[in-house]
This record gives sequence, C-alpha cells and structure tokens, in this order.
Amino acid sequence: MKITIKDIAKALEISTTTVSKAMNDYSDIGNETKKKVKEYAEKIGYEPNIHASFLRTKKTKLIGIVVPNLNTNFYSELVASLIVRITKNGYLPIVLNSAESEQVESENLERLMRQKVDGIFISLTKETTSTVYLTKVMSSSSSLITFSNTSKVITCNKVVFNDKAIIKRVTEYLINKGNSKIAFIRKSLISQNSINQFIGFREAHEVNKISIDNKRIVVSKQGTLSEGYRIAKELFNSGIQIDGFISYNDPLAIGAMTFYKENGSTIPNDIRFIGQENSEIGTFFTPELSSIKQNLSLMAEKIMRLFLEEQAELKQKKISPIKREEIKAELIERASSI
Amino acid sequence: MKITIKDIAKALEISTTTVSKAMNDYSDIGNETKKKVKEYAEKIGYEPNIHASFLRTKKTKLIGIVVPNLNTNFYSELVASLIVRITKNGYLPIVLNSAESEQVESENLERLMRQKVDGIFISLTKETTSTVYLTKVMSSSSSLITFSNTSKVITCNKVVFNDKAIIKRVTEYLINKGNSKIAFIRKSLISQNSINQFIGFREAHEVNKISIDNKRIVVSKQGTLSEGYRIAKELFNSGIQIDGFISYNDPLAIGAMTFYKENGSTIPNDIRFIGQENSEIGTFFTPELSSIKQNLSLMAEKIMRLFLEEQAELKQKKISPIKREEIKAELIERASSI
DNA sequence: ATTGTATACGAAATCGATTTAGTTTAATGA
DNA sequence: TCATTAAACTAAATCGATTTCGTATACAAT
Repeated sequence: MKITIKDIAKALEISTTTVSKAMNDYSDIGNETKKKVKEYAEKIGYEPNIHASFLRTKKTKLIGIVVPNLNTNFYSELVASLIVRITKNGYLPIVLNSAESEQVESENLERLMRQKVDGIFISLTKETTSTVYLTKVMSSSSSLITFSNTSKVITCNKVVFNDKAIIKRVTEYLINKGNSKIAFIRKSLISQNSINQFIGFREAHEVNKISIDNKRIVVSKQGTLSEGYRIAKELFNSGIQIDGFISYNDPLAIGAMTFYKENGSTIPNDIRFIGQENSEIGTFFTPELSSIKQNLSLMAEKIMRLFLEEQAELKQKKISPIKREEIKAELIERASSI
Repeated sequence: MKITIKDIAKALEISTTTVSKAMNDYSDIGNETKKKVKEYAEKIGYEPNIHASFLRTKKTKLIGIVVPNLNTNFYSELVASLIVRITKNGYLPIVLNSAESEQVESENLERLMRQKVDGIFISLTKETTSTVYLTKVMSSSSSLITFSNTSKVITCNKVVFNDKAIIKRVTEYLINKGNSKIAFIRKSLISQNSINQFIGFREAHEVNKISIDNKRIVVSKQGTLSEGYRIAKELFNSGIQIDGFISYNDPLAIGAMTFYKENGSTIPNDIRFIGQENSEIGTFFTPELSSIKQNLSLMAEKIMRLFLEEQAELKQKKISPIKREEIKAELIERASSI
C-alpha cells in the first residue's frame, strides 16, 4: 500500500493543498497545522512521490556522474567519495562509465539529459575533443560541473587539480637535484589534464634553460606495471638515457623502476622516479616510490558544494556565475627520488 | 522548449491518446498512423517524459546497484560491466557504496526503494547479518537480485561464484602437490561468500584426512599488500609453519610471498601461493602468482538477464520463480604454485 | 459602519503521460 | 435489410504531487 497526501488529508480532515503546503513549509500555513501534518506523515511513514512532484517542480533529485574509466583506483575512489556526499544531501547518483570513448561519453550525456537529472558531474575521456554535448547540457536544465579532466575551450564550472603547477614544481625539484634527462610518461596528447601537466614539465625546463628531448616523452594508454616495464625497456634498448622519470600514475613508475633495477641502475642515484596517485603499491617496493598525491575527497567536496550553491542560486532565480576551483596536489617524497 | 505528445497530436491533428498508443504499439492503432506518429516524433526529437509515464506505469527504468566496497578492482570492474548492460537495455544505474557498513547498506536500500527503482542488484557487506531490509525490498515493487556475496538465510534471486567448489579444488590441488600446512586468509567470519570458501577449504582437508590448524586461518580486513606482508611476518614470528597459502585476493598473497622470499624461503618449493581476482599485479612479481579468476563480465551478464526475464514475466503477470545461478571460477596456474 | 489587512485554508488547474470506456465507420453475415 | 462485429480512433479520468487564485475569518484602522 502506498501512502499519498490524500490519505493524510482525509485522516486530518483538511485539503491536500494544505498537506502539500505544510510539508513544504509554506508561509501561509499555521504552525499548528504544519506540526500536525508532519507528525502524522511521519507516523504513517509517508514519503512524497518524487516522480509526481517532478511534474511541477522539474526537480528529480538525481545527479549524473560520468567518468572516463571507473575501473581505476583514481576514479573508483573519487566516485565513491562523490556518492557519499550526493546521498548525504538527499540526492541519488546515476553513475556512468565512458570507457575512454568519446562516443560512449556523448551517449551517456544524452541519457542523463533524457532522465532530467538536476546535475551532471563529468570528467572527460582522454580522447574527447568535441564540446557539442557539453554545450547541450549547459543549455539544458541540468547544471554542469566538469572535474579532473575538463576542456579548455568551454566555459563552465570546473574543479581541477593544479596540474601545471605541481608538475612544474616536481620537475624543478628533480632538476635541482641535478637531473636533466627526465622521461615524462603522459596519458594522452589531447586531454587538457595531460596537456597542462606537460606545459608544467616544459616550463620547468625553460626556466632552468634545459632542453627537452622528445624521445623521452612517451604516451602510455594502459598505464599498467607491464607497460611501464616495456616503456623502460624500449628507452633503454634505443639508447635513450634518462636520469629522471615522471609518470601519470604509480604502476608505470614501478614497472619502469623494476626494469632499470634489473639492468643495474641504482635508484635514486642513477635515476629518480616520481609517480602519481600515491597508491599503496608504491610504498611496497624498494625503494619506496615518491608520488604526487591528489586529495580526491576534497575534490568531491568542492564539486558537491559548487553544485549545491548553484542550486540555491537557481532557486532564488539568480543567474549563477561560472566558477573554477583549483586544488593543490602535493609531492609525497620517498626514497625513489631523494 | 520541451516537446510533449500534445505537440505531436496538434501537428498531426489527432488525439493525444492516439499518439501515446501509437508510440507504445497498441494494437488498436492503424499501421499508417503508427508510422506517421513515430516518424514525426523522431523528426522533432520527441522523448517521452519518464517521470510523467511513471505515474501510470509505475516503471522508472532505473536500477540500483549496491556494492560493499566500490573502491576495489573486483567491484569497480563488476560495476562497470553491469553499467554497460544496464544502459544497453534502456535502463539507468544508481550506484551506491556501502563501505562495508551494514548501517549504510540498509540506508542505501531505503533510498532505492524510495526512488522506486525497477530493480536492485546487491552484494552484501562482509558484516551484514540481518535480512530485514532485503525482505522489505522483496515485498516492495523493485525486483531483487543478490550477487557475489549473498545471504544463505533469505530466498531470493542469486548469482554467485562456485566459492566452495573452487576453493575445495584449489586446496586439493595443493594437497596433491604434497602441501599439508596451508594458510587460509579469509575476508570475514560472517559473510556467506567467505564461509563457503572456508567450507571448501575444510572439505578438501577432510577428504584427504588432513587436520586444519586454526592458527593458519587468518581474517584480514584490509586485503592490502602490507597486510599480507604483516600476516606472513606474524605467522613466521609465532613459529607457525606453512607450506601453502591461499588468500581472498592477490595483494595479500603477494605481500606474504614477499615476506617469505625476504626470509629465505624458495617459492614454490617451500611454500605454494594462490591468490584470487587474477589481477595484473600478480603477473608482475617473481615468481608469477597463481590466482583464481572470476569471470566478472559473465556475472554481470547473468544478473542482467535474470532481471530482464523477471521483468518480462512480471509484464505477463506471471509469478516468476526464484532463481539461482552459479558461475564457475577457474585457477590460473602460474609459477608460484607449480 | 466601512474599509483595509493579515492569517489560514481550499478548489481547481496543472505537470505529461497512460488507460478505461466509449464512439464512429465500414464491412460482414443471416 | 438489419443486426453484428472488427478496426481505428478519442474524451475523460487518472497517476500524485504543486501552485495559482480565491475565500473566509478576525482584527485593526478610519
């Protein structure tokens, strides 16, 4: 048996209008009536039907999350963090995975718009170039927040890490230790995230008047241990010398480190290694891996806050300005780069 | 501007009833009219409003997924696999994470019931003992499918791995290689999943008339590399000898293997190791780790198929019988157990 | 006595579909 | 010829809320 406002209205001998207004704290309902209605609703376990109220309010209390690859530590942890905040605030998350495909990503956005979610939180795939779907979302009723990997071209709400600054800082950190042949393993040539990191890498070299050899810049799709190992092997076999190594995650760095260790390099003396994502695996190898730590929980927090602010402004019919938040990542220094 | 059936009705000079029926292929609408309506709907980009149709059909086209811990390889991959199938079939997934807390899990179920999702796919936390919320779901309008870690007590749709059989087989495999002091690292004492595995472990011993020393049975909450290392260290320091090692995931096995290697054991001669989940990390260590591989994609497929069958039966007002599917896991034999 | 003004409530329209219970028209059969 | 039936369509009710507009009452001000 489902309970509706009619049941409450009948029992309390008032109109459904009054019940609805009382539940939503309208000012033209007396305090006593409000109390009576709420208490009775609570007592009989009334829950408003979200789908019915959508017809008038246009609010679904649903938020879409779209990530490029759910099956990674980075995104599964970030999504988990988002889910907590979304549910705490009375919303429900529809989670979609783009599997690094721009095609799937655009389908996901269409699905979410069709569902009329109140908000869409999206991190773009590493191959996404078009912004037509993001623009569609912006002209729809769902408010859009892009995070982690966003697009430079589009003007919308963004929550990102300080990709350029942190990589610049970390690169200079290696340069200051005397390294000048630093390998840089990036995720993609297209994604803004990766581009920003590379700019940081380049600026650090420019500031210190060191030239970059493009042979030491490698794009890795998989980002796995064995891929790291393979990349190191290829650099080595091609006679490309390196004395530093920065990658976009930890497994790549560990894979590469393993190869160099096997081939007689001592670490960090011969080569310094720095990974990203600060995963457990990095602390388990010898030497322990230095890594860039991104505060995912903080990112989730900022995304949610931004969304809630926008909803509040929307309610007051304000036009909410576009916002951009940057979160500082930090280097966790360990034996692999000391 | 949103497009409704009214717009189509007006343009085609027919009633909204006809439009609705044409779109839903009612038999009392002529083929020509159906074609006209569908073509025009397509042309102007009409999408039926799900929330409005919910009021009559009671279908939301929403499926809830509840997992004990999204931030693991196992569940993030399984969820990703489920998402693909859910969206392919015109549904949308609401993903919730219980963070191994029975309390959070019950809240998640309540949220999903409030949202009136068409189905709930849930894997229980390792501490879940109560089935009251599952029973609530079963008497609600959402159809329930439990998977991976389910409950013995409740009678509902289940899709599980052959936990008992595979562990029995693997244990006997070690016993046949001459091992009789096998350590077994389990996730929990409560979860059905873990209990079944342990029963398999015990049966293998009973069949071969080997006694089990409880000191070699360890419960590990974290399931991390360092936890595996620590467990091995504690066994070693307590003077508890082992010649075999089976754990509920790969990091534990690798952590332990690392400790024993450091302390002079040769593997697999002195100790044979077998993990679970067949993750990449296992193939990167020396010796490579044997592991039990669960076909997550197949599990996702079976869950979805079970759900769709139940929906079809529901539509024909049949009462659908409770079903149980068991998926065979397999041992991937590598150097650590040869 | 009349007007004005809060305060508290309710009737009815509305959101966008689905579904019930007819109605119309044409074809068929006795 | 008249009743019957099938095919194709529609008016209106309905789902469960919200919201607009209006009304009744009490009280104060003029």
